[in-house]
Amino acid sequence: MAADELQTQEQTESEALAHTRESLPDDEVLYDLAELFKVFGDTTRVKILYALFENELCVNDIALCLNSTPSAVSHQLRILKSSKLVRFRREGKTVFYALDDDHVRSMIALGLDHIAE
Amino acid sequence: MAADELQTQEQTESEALAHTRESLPDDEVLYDLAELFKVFGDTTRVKILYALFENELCVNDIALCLNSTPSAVSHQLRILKSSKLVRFRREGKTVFYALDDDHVRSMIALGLDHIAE
DNA sequence: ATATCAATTGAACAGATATTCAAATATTCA
DNA sequence: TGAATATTTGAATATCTGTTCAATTGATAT
Repeated sequence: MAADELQTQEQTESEALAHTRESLPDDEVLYDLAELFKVFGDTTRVKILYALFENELCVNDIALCLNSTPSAVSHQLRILKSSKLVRFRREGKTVFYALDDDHVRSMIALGLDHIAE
Repeated sequence: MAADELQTQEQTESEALAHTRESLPDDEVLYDLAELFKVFGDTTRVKILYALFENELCVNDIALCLNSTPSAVSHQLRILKSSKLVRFRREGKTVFYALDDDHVRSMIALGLDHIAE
């Protein structure tokens, strides 16, 4: 390969790269995005979200649904709360959790769509 | 609380629970779903996917985009390939990667939507 | 053939994370 | 106040996972 050809190819690559680099969101945004997906990326948490698809449920009932323990579920609910994926209301001794957002349903639907292919 | 009231409430809870349990997909599906989200749940992989939003890129250029190394990127590309999120074609010594699926774009768009609130 | 460049692979290490168990909080009721 | 029930919290542990570094494979050109 001649020297000028090499130079041409290098410049072309740089331009494509420069363009892509410009269109990338800030590191912070992509970090937050990965953090969000990480929340969905756990079997227990996905099961919790799915259990809340139609009805609100209390912690104990969620645990029964998943064959898990109230403690394990509560730990995961804390994470789901801090990501604003679920909300809760207290009724006496019982705390009911529900999906906070329709994004959750869309997200799960899209995911199921992909794995169904 | 009277004994009959207690019984009534327990029965009501059981029915709601039974209904929710019935509508839950198989454990295997929810496991696969979590696995898929797990793939999106890493900063490096999200950056790779975003870098491929508009153009296909070779491994080295992806690494340059992310300020990472070809090795680290290649490791993550292997995971993205096995989840059918990217496809590749070889051209001489170079391997170009591209998004395999519009689900990826929708998924990332939805995620960005949620964190933007 | 062999030198060179691009990408992949494997092993090892470091950091993150989900569950468990025990203890603590919160709320109601007697 | 004290007992009972629901949930939360903290610490410990065991597992998983991403990066690094070195070695290897694949492809081209001299």
